[in-house]
Amino acid sequence: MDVDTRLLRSFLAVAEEGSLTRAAERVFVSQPALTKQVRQLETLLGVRLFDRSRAGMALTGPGRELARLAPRVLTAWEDALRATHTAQRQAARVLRVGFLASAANEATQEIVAAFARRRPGWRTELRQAAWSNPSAGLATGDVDAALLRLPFPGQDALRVEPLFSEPRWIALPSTHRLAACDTIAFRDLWDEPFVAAPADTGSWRDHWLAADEREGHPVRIGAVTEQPDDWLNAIANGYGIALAPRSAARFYARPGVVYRPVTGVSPTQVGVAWAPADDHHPVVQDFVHCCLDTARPT
Amino acid sequence: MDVDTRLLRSFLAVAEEGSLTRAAERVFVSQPALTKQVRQLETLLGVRLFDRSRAGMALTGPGRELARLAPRVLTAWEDALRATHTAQRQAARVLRVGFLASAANEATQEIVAAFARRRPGWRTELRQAAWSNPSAGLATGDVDAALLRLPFPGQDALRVEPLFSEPRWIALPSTHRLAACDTIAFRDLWDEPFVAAPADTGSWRDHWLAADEREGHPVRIGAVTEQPDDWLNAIANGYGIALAPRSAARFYARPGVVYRPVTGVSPTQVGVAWAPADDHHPVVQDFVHCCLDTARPT
DNA sequence: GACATCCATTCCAGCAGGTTATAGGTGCAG
DNA sequence: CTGCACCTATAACCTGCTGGAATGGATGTC
Repeated sequence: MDVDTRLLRSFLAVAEEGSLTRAAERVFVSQPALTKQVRQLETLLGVRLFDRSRAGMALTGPGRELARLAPRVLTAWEDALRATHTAQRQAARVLRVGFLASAANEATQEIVAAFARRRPGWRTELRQAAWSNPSAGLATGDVDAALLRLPFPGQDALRVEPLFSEPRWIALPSTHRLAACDTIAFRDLWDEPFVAAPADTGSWRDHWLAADEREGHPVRIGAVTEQPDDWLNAIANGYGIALAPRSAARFYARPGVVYRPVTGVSPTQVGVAWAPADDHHPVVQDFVHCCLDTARPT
Repeated sequence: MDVDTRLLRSFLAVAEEGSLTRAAERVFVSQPALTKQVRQLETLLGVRLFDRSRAGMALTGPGRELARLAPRVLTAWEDALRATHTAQRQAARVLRVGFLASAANEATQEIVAAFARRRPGWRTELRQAAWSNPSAGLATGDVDAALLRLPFPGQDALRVEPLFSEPRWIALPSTHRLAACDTIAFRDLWDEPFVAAPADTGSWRDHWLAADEREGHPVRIGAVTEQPDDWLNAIANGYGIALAPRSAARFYARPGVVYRPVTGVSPTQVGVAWAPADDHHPVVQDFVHCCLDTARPT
């Protein structure tokens, strides 16, 4: 008895939403298509999975059982998928490196070049991650190594080597009252609204709000963004200001946004991270050494 | 990224057979269809899974990785399927009872009737299993309880209550030189070819060959059968003789086959079995009690 | 040189799956 | 009561995937 995982995903969406109409939006198909998919799954199993009513779709007992176990099928498939892709990269001599916007900046090129010298025949595949994914895909095995800003959530489960540190500056809309200053004291910004990363990034978000360096003063959030582009827009449009590494002034220059040095906040660190499973993976370790050599030349 | 489990099954078949042509026979599709399925999986993943050659299909590195993990996806799905069906039966008040051909015989009807009295509203679904499946589906969760001949392989992982015992007789082709005898000594049959159960049924097969009661005398196998019908045919056609419970003489009477009492072999036991997980399942336990009450009336 | 044995390709028929539009209940507000 | 909002189910239609049979092409064998 065979299923398409799509049927399971649709089923779970309906089960969670309790409504075909809403689930249809979530999985990006029309409502009649979902009706058919659910019915198809039901005929395949020979089991009624939902009680239909005008109010929506409610799981039956057997439906609950399936809703409990179907996610395992999906994760088993995702695992298989990931492992296959990892093996593929290995065979194709591709090292996947995740990075957050503005992580290593100019150092990145040097690191990649150094790695190319050390491992001729290997290619690096750089993959930029959204801020909602502060381990840049390392936690899920989507990349082999990552260049990150420290600290980040989930750091304890990974290996991390700090590479260098960089002062934090502040990004302001050019119309801001303080935009004219050469240098700004952080305490003068405590009451300003900030553009923040999504809440689920935890300590990483707090770091960029300098939550620990406000002497208990509360943070005002003016906007939440997931990507550099949105972030720049939010600042330019005056929704708030944001701390940023100094290098952002070069890499994320943009009309309407100015960067100024800030006193009273600690610098930020860039690190390279990898999965413990790769502690003895020669290629990954070579990459890590390239990072260290580039950042702290001996 | 969604897959149909059929693709995974096909992929595994090709991986195991090392040949599209052979795998195609095994999964009952044409060879071109398999060619397409494999290619489809490869394009879906963006990974070459096989090295093609005139000799056949050899897994690549990533292919091996997928072959390692794909079975987990399939078993996860089978688990989900089973759990859903189990819940379905529960909701529909159906108790599935597996039995081997000739297990409880006339007692079966009484047991079912007693259960119907004890649990009005519940239905029993009797499911006859092939001899290649001596736990009658209990080991795989396909049934809730089973009426079996003891001992059977895998018995230790299940709960078993013996119900009654019955002398073993011998089934002979009516043309057999001993068919005329009223009673036969088992030692006179040591050199006869026997019709046996498949080899993978282990101790169950041995029990019906009375392997332990031949004083070391080797067993001759005349035929291997999986089902009562084949078994009767094999005996009637003279491929061999076979031990059988006495009640088989009534339930499996057939021209060309005669049953005779045998001296020198121990009786056979019938038992009811259930999964340890159902030790406190009220309905399963009710069924077990019905079995015990019917077999050993107090 | 004929043959066997692989996998790949082509062509065709059938159906599964999607979409839009619409029907058919039911609760709620005016 | 009526119109509306919100469900799910159905109808009609179209596209493209999928599988089967036949065939091709490469290669090793007798």
